[in-house]
Amino acid sequence: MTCHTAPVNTAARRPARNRPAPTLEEVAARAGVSRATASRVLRGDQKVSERAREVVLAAAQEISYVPNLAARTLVTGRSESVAFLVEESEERMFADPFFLGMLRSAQEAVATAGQQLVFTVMNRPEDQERFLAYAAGGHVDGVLLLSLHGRDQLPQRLESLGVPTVLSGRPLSGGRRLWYVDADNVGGGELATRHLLDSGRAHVATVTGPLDMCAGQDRLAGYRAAVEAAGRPYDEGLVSVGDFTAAGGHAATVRLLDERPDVDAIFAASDLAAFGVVRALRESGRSVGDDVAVIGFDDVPAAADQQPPLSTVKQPIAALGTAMTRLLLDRIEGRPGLTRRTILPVELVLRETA
Amino acid sequence: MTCHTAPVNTAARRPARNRPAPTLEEVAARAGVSRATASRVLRGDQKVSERAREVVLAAAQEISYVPNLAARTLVTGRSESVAFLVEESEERMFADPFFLGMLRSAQEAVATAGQQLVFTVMNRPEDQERFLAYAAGGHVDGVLLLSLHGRDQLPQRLESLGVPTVLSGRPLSGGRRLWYVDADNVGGGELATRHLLDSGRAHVATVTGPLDMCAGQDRLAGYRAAVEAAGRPYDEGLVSVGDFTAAGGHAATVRLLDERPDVDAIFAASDLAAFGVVRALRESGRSVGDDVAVIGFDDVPAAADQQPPLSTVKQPIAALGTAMTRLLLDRIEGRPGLTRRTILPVELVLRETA
DNA sequence: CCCGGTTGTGAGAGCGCTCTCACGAGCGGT
DNA sequence: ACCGCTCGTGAGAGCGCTCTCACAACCGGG
Repeated sequence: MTCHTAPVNTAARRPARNRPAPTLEEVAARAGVSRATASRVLRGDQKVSERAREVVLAAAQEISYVPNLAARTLVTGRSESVAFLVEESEERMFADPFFLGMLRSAQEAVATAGQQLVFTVMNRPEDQERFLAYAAGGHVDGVLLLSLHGRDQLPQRLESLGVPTVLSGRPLSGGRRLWYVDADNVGGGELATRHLLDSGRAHVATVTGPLDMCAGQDRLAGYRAAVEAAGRPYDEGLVSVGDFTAAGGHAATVRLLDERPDVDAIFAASDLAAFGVVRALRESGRSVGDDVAVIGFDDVPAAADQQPPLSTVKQPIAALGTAMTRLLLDRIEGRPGLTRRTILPVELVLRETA
Repeated sequence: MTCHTAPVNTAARRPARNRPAPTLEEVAARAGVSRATASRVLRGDQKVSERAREVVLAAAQEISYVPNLAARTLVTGRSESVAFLVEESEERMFADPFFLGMLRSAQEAVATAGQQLVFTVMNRPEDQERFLAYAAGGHVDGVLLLSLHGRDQLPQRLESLGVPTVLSGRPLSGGRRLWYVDADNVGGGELATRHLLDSGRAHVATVTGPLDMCAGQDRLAGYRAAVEAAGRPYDEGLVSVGDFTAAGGHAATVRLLDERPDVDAIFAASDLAAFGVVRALRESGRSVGDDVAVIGFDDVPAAADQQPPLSTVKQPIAALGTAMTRLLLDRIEGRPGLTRRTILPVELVLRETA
């Protein structure tokens, strides 16, 4: 025990455990006004006299009054908090800087708006019902949903229960009715592939993301578009399916190299995948950048720290998180004139691998 | 637009926006029972006939009834959710694998208990009042508090408002009354330092953590204890103050090397700091492991991936997060026989830097 | 046939707050 | 003196749920 011992507790106002919390009623009584007036003061309502304001504030202070949020939520229908839901395993969520970046910017944006973030990661499908009950139960005013796979109907179900939902990434299904914020995945895929093509690479392959996600599909579509725009045939043998993870990128590359040892450039659909690609390339004795050029996608912080530094398509992660949060908050407030889809531009960051 | 277009929305039960959500009253009416009975069924209460159960469940299903959580919270006084609060900047929170690991295990433990996690990171002190109002307002049943600095009275204030709080790390003040879960920091510091001493190092220095945190103080205390146990004088010139970050560790090492170029071993109070130490050592032309041995603290995942792999004191991060969450949940439930402090053991992991 | 005991159910009283509405006080213009 | 204002205030009705309590229905044992 090296720490100094505690000074006397400064503010043991309500020492007794389980003493019932003071209510607005008590504040009002103490201040000699009605509950209504006390409420008005505490909420910062305009129509109160200066005298009432002072006396109520003093009374509230004296008894350490804190308004009961459940009661307030019950009547107003607003909880002043939103959910941040990632449909991945904890493992993946915490290993992926993209999710972490989104969580960070969402948390910042929500806090700036004076609200709270309820953070949930859902691995098992049976959790979905529980989450649905939670969200529709009014403990959050809306949902930020990340990593939607396949034809999952969760966003539709949330919306139909009256819970505003904003997705990160265009959904595979229901895109017309749902709200989402996304990066220009097709454009990014094109950008990266075109660069590889233009720098004289003969066999430009791609390690894709999961194809049950739009981001995976779109980046592949961008790759294809660039290949065809260059007047080359789209060769399925140069497409190896990964899953956005390093392990997936590694495995996909091993398979690819096995079939097509002549590959001299790889566009990986995520930085994490690119890390796996680089490792597999090295293990096969190829030099990264020289023998085989590599471009990733995302521009996670670790990309710049790699040896050699990874060239990549920079996704505006913070802007994406902020935009989705703002959009959700605006929807909750009922702001008019909002658009369902927001696409943010990406840019090519050339470092040493391409 | 490469994605397939949406199939018809499967379950557009409640299409109209802002249609008032169905209430228990409606379920009861539809089922031909009282609100009380409907409530019993929906909560899974024992005392209901099979017939009542069926009919209520069917009615609820038909109208997509979801219980209003605010109303439930108002009467039960339980929100079934806890807050996870980190008193750091977003920058630090998201750069530190320790916090991320704690968040992950807390989220897992909370989800396992069927509850929700409200995630907050507080940079500015003025946020404290807002958080206090939020927590004491009953939107969470308790608080998990990380990275308490100095004599911050937040935990005391939370407790005095009736909000059970569990800290990660022993608080500098108020330790007798507060609840916390911690790793054996003193023991870990001793372990690392003794190993350095025993392997024949002549000038064993330490790069500390912030000394306004118990973890920083305790690891330093462990260092000192080991030095003195070895019969050597405690030399303040070998102590350089850092702050648990890589930048801090780097700066502290530069200062240290400047004063004491003869140093041949460094115990860094965190892995992040150790990364900074290693970089500074390299920049000074020294070889890590040979010229200067280094041991970190935490065993974050990146430690094993370093070149060379970092020796470190392994802190059971997941166990720490789980333990703190369980403790909080048990306190909320009012389980008897709980102890205020839990200290988890650490272990020395020798890799290549020492 | 009556009685204490169980069992399922419903009536009704809140939980602590917000919000609508009506009202009295104070004002200046006719 | 009257009217029509605005302005601050209080009474009271809920928000949707849980929980206590009383009660009716039914049980088997004396």
